[in-house]
Amino acid sequence: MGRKRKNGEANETMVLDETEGVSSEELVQRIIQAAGHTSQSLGIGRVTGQIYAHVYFSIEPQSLDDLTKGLGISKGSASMGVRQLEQWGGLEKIWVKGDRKDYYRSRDTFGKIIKNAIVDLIGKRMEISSALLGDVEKELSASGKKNADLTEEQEFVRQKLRGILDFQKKSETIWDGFIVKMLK
Amino acid sequence: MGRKRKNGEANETMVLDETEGVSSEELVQRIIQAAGHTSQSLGIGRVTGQIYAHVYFSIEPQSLDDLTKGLGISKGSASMGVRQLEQWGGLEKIWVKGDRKDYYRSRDTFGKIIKNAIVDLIGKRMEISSALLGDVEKELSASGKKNADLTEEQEFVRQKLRGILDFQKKSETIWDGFIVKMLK
DNA sequence: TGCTACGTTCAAAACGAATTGAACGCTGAA
DNA sequence: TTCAGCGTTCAATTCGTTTTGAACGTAGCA
Repeated sequence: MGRKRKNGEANETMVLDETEGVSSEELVQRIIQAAGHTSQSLGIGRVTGQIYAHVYFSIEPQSLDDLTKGLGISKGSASMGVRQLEQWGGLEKIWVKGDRKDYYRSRDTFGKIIKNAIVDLIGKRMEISSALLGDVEKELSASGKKNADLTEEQEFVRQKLRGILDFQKKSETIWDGFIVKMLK
Repeated sequence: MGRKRKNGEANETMVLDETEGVSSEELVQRIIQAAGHTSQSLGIGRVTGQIYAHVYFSIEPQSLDDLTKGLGISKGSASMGVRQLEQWGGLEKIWVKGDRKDYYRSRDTFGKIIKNAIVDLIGKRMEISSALLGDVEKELSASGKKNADLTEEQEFVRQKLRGILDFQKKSETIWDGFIVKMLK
């Protein structure tokens, strides 16, 4: 790797030298990029994954400053990302006495972290949809009692709704199972 | 949320009159909104869910024109949404002889539809991340053979990487199980 | 007390994804 | 053949989300 060595900068090209091995520093840089890509495509945001990967592959606990320098992100982004990851149990804060900075180290209970993130993000979103359908279900049963005989259209809607509601119940069961397995 | 207001469709507030029933038309409109919300929060896009819901609750097969009018979306959006839903098996095209329009009716195999959508969207995204990690794994084992003794840092990275790769394998298994269940 | 180094906040900017709609090609009818 | 009506495309635009960075509050220290 007769490449530039200095600060972990200039990792844009990602060109691999097939004949030679890759330094672990380069490897880590690539994984950080990959983590950013992954977290972004999961709707969590790019920096979140990058921050976690950076800390995960750092022997020493990392400060906000280390993150802004190491990842080239702003102090604001670092602050927010770190807090989110802390809430999900991905990072834990380390107090170093005599040092006013906050330091973070990673926790490697991936399952729990992801479960927390999923519940936090997807779960909240699903709840809203669920609630909306729940309202509809109430309307449905209420109108069912009032009108013994429905128009053809009403009956059609009724039947279609039933189909959705049934599927929703089934989905929730599967989803819960998924979460449980992830947690283990 | 702030959406384009068409002709006095005053269904924005979603306030329910507790004492009276709700017309099935209103109910359907609300479900269409909910479907849009759901599909959007799943990263599929708002119109996709709206289109499917609209067709699902229509007795007659629906044309692109019906969709643009009924949902207040552009012809382009309708065309693209319909095609995507067709690919996922959510809609099927109906030929009406003597009519040059394409008509669509919904299929109600929710599980299959969602499975196709998930595989198409999430799967593709995961593949990229997987591939990146796969590359890394290769590098890892390659460098492992060359250097019998590693620096402390290299060994650290190595160990951390192993943790991720293990988790990845486990995740894939769970994920596959999830897909299978959804399909049933 | 004033000073410095830190983390947090949030309005604004940058960014990217969704949506539009005019232009286009195609097809069937006349 | 031309024409009208249809679906498709994609550059431009709109819209929502993410990121920035200056301003701010706070805590430790002399």
